[in-house]
Amino acid sequence: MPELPEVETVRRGLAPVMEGAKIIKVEVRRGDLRWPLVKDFAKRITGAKVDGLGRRAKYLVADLSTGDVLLMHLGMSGSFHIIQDTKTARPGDFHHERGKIGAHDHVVFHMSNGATVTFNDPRRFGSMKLVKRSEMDQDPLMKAIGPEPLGNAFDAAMLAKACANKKTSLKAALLDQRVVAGLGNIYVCEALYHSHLSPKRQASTIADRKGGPNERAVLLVDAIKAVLHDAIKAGGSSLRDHRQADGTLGYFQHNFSVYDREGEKCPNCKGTIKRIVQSGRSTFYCPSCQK
DNA sequence: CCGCGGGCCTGAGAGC
DNA sequence: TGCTCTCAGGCCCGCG
Repeated sequence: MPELPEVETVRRGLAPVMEGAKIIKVEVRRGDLRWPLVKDFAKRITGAKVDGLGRRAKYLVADLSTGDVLLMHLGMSGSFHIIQDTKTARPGDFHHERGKIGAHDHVVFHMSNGATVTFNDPRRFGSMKLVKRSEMDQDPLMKAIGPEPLGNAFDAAMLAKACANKKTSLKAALLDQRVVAGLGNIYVCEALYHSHLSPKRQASTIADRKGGPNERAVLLVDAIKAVLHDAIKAGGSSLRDHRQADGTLGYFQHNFSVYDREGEKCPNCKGTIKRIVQSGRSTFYCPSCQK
């Protein structure tokens, strides 16, 4: 489900109830997520205060007072929901209904402020992992991840350099988390559309002979930043079940130009949006204005 | 090293 | 209704 804008939206929803609060109890209903949770998972976080809730790529990063960091990934279908105050929730209110233990509620955090935070993930491609804060950057999950696309380190020169020797398509390169962090199928399609670049173009063609950025790299970086900013502002995209942690739906899906719009008219030329498959995943683009 | 395809899971929706 | 098939916002792994 979630790409950077959705994960960031989730982070912003969870931060007010988690930051500064203690985790007083943890229920693990199913520990067999993408990888099994460590056996002492609950014990290692019970009693910890959450000093901060951050994000790196598509991972939520909870900074714990124990010196550990809890990495949480939503996979394809993961979501969190909050019951603000377990004691005062009433039958019929949204959080109460959502708060009922469901088949796919795998991990429940009970916070010292009365809030309950539940991780739900039907497909169980999501994951949770505890690592020492000091070792986080060297963790196998983290160490190869590329720059944050909304940070200053991500610019045309950097992206061109990362793509300069790539034989693969531009689409595949942008999905590679080592090249740039946090993009997924939707926002790659959208960013390529807005930069008028074909997803089939070889990745190296955004660099000049010396590996420096050309005009395409500049357009692409601008498009990536713009689409991510706009999507975050919209609370992400709600295709099936992504919600903000308070239950609100994101609405960026209404702003898709090409994603999931096969056969529709291109918004800015007379072309028709086409769907192709690249490395096993759908790509949507306008063949007449993306070159 | 690189690039690709398979596999992990469940559920929604289309077509018959 | 119900069955079967395809597809889904991700990413690790093994192969050539």
